[in-house]
Amino acid sequence: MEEERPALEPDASGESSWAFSGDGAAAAIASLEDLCGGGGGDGDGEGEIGWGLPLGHPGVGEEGVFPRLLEVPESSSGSAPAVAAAKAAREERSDPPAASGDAASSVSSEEPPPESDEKAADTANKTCKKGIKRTRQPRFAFMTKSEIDHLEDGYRWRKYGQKAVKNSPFPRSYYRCTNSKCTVKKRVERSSEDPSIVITTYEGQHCHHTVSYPRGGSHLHTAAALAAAQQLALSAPQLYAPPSPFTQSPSLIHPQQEQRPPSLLDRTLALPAVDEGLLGDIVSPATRNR
DNA sequence: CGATTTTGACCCGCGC
DNA sequence: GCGCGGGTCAAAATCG
Repeated sequence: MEEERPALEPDASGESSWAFSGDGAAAAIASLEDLCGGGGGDGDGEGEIGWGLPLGHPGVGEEGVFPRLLEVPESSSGSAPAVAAAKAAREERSDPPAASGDAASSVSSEEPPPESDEKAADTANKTCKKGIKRTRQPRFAFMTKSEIDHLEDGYRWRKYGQKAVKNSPFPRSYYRCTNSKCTVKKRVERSSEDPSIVITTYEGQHCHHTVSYPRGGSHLHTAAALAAAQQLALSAPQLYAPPSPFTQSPSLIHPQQEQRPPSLLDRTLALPAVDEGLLGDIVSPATRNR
């Protein structure tokens, strides 16, 4: 039963940021900073990434969980643009035009990042330089306390790569949705600070329904989460919330659905669109501030 | 037999 | 210009 329902309310300043109300917000952010060791990266603290995550420890109680959601410029600095470009080149080359074009275009077409025009233009330039139009799809990161790396989320994934990352002793795994028409990808990595934490970053939107719901009586939860996620994807494409990795703890963020706030039951945390990579690219709000 | 995973190599952009 | 790091590909291996 979802009982933890932190009040989620849009930032009064506008539509560019969302935050959970509550005293714990600060603590949550602090947790993030602590968790991430002050933001990894060799100095790419430029990334305009804002997110908070209240992980705390297992026994801290779920009420201590209240994700902070911030809209993130589609193209911030860092390696993301570069990677995106590279990715674009490859995908363009290997993916069936129908498939990639179908899903990708639908997303990119409605994803004109109003903010960060320069950077967007920069990125666009780089990609267009090769005659490839490619916009990065919204990303959403989850931090989950789990022993399992690859969490069930109702979709089928195929692993296509694994790479050791600089800031973490744990390798990062790359997964792609097995649906040929679906271009959604996800990266899974363990936190270097807390090995028990799995960071999953989803990229893109599923253009299909789940292959099968996870077993157990949690169907409704997951189904609801998926449905909500779909809604979210439609209403707020830039804040796409993927289905929860945990069957019994669908956690998604939907700023406009106050009656269905993120129910962070387990220890799954929804993070705002992480434009950069995973841990190494996490930048705490404090860092962003400077 | 088909699907998935593993793993090394390759490509690309960025920072120095 | 060079080196580094991230992301992806593709062939081989493994599994159901």
